[in-house]
Amino acid sequence: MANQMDSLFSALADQTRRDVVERLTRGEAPVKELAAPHDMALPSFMKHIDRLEEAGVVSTRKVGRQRIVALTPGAFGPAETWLDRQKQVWEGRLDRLEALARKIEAETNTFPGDDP
Amino acid sequence: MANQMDSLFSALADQTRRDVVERLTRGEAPVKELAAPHDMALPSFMKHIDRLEEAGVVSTRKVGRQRIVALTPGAFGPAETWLDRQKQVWEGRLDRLEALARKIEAETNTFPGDDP
DNA sequence: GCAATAGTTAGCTTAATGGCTAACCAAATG
DNA sequence: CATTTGGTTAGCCATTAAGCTAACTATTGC
Repeated sequence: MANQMDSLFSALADQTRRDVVERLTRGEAPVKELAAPHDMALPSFMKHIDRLEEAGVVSTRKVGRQRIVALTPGAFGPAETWLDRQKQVWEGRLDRLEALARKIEAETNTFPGDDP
Repeated sequence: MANQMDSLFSALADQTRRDVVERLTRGEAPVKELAAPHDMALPSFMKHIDRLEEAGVVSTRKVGRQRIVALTPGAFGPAETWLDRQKQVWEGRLDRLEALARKIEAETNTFPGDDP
């Protein structure tokens, strides 16, 4: 994956991984527990954890024979920022269009060339 | 791609496609113009447009021999909503933890069993 | 009407994804 | 100490993604 944002968005582009994230917002948990609701072999499931970790969404530490997985605070920041910026530019453009529309409206309600 | 959110997030998990989105926030454009900054064969580029369209991020219409591409208003809604909800639950949990911490703090500042 | 332009269709290649099994290792438990 | 438990490693498979070229179609402009 080229850049950070690619791996962040693509980490979230999978139901299994989003489920894991949702579970983790309610507190960290070992892999086995996270895997339980997903009908999937452990090695397959671990790949999802790996992808979340590589994307920085999650961090893990080993405690005894368990691997504890926890959400990384602020991990979604870049994604949210990007989405917000798009909305901002988009809405800025709509505002300008609206202003223009109002101006044209005003002008058509008078004779053309009323205010030279 | 299974569900809607999968294809939405994965549509954004690519620099080329995010570039297209950013360009489109400043107004619709024909495919050729969108493709110009990207060193890529047209058919390859068109696949990106197709993916954006399938994800509902973009809509297209044919005008003469051109295909005009425009951003779909509110297309990011589901993604933003999901991200917001995670933050909300996450922060709610932090709040409860903080409250708990304060309570413990208060209790350790008195004799245990002071208020039975 | 002929040439250039803007896509489109078809078919190919390479690499990444998402899943599996089998076999292994290390910590915990009876 | 033997067994179970929780991961881990290795290797395989099918599908999808992301790129390409070549050849075709439909509009537009001279």
